[in-house]
Amino acid sequence: MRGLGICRVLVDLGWEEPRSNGQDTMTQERRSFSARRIMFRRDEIMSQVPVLCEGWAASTVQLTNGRRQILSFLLPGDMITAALLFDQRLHYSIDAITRGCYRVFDRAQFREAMFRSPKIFERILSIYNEEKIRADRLITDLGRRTGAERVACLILDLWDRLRKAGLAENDSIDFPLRQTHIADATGLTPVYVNKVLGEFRRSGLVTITERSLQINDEARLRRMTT
Amino acid sequence: MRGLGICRVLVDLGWEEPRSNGQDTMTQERRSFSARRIMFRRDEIMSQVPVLCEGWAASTVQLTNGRRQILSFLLPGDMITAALLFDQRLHYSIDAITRGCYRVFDRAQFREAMFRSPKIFERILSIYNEEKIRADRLITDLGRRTGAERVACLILDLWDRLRKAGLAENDSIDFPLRQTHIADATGLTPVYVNKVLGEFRRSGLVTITERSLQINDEARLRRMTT
DNA sequence: CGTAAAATTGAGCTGTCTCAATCAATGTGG
DNA sequence: CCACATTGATTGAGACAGCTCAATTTTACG
Repeated sequence: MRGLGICRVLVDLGWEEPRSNGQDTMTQERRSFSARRIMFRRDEIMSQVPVLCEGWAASTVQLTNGRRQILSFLLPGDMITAALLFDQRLHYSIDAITRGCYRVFDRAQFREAMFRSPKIFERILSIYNEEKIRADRLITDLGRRTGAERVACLILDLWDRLRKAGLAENDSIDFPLRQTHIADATGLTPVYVNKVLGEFRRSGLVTITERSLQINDEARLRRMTT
Repeated sequence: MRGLGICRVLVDLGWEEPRSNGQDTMTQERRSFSARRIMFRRDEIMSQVPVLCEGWAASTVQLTNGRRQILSFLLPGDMITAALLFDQRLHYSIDAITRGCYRVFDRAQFREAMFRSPKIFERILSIYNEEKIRADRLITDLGRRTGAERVACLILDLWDRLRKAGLAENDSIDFPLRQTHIADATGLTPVYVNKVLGEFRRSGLVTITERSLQINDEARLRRMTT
């Protein structure tokens, strides 16, 4: 249970106890969402900043011809985006992947905390920096890597993030993504993703069951991403 | 000459007069760089924040197998990246495209200004937001657009940025990019970029001469990017 | 148990790449 | 001011990674 149901960001800010023991002043009500629902729409004006407590989501962009790109996956504990602290307009949609719940916090509240404490200021900005670094990495993945490499990068990225958040079992992680999600995140086709994953599985790299992913040969997988 | 030689960011901050009339207290010496030089290396620890005054540069990532990706182009007046205000480590290299010059400013000086004035704070963060928005757009370009579309997006993006910075002639812009740069920015091959540009030229979309680009049919070009 | 969503597989097809050669432009040293 | 060297642009032929279309099987779930 460790790590589930609490929002890492808020713990970092000291707004929530690691072992959440009930009501504290900052606790907002949880809003729940169901799988495959659009949570927020592109260009929506957000007066508050949502933070995921449980479940997975994705920031997505829809092109006119139906093509879809996933910009990033949002894991339990993630703020939708730190950009909302500085810009009210959401520049992409947020789509739920699983069901889950989130809380919302006042931008003003967040910002006040930032100005009050340099440590919180640094923390928030480093969260935003991480978003940017991950975006830059995705750019080079999409621009200069083959399909198989991209899928490997994605798996390892999720692996590392979940691990760091304490959301990984020993050698496997919760993995609710459909192959369509992987396709939209890697700029590939569901059919092709299926072939890549089939290769991975057949060569003993990973084991994917309905809702979990196990990495059998991390070294080899990582070698694909260098 | 308008707009050349002064750094937009600094004007925005009130650190430099729009019509630069000599020495003021904030003016640092200009450092010049020559074309095709690596200006800063990935993972370099930057104690200061460089701002481009003249010339073009690019933030680039090199993969081990020689593949290269350009994350963004830096135009006259651009800060290398606002991320340097919050994180000393540069996460990619900066390569000069043309020759030009830049100035450096103390991170501390910048940050102090941010804390002193909420307006400057907003301004800096909105610069960072723009970087992030452009990165997100590039992700969807690379993930979900054809080669021709990507090139069109790139041209229009540069066009719009130069225009906004007051660095465009009536209908043409200074365009020092080699086809290799376009290839590395769009995730394509120089050979293929050449073919795409050939198409564009032959169909009367754009006219490219040695160092300038002219858009002949903006509407059609923009239609490719929707 | 039936139905809808997701995964899998196969057969072509095409956008983009690789390789390679040629040509144009620019800069450099003598 | 010329000859050469270097960098970039152009073009063609063939190859292949990844796509489309379409059919089939598996899984989830009310």
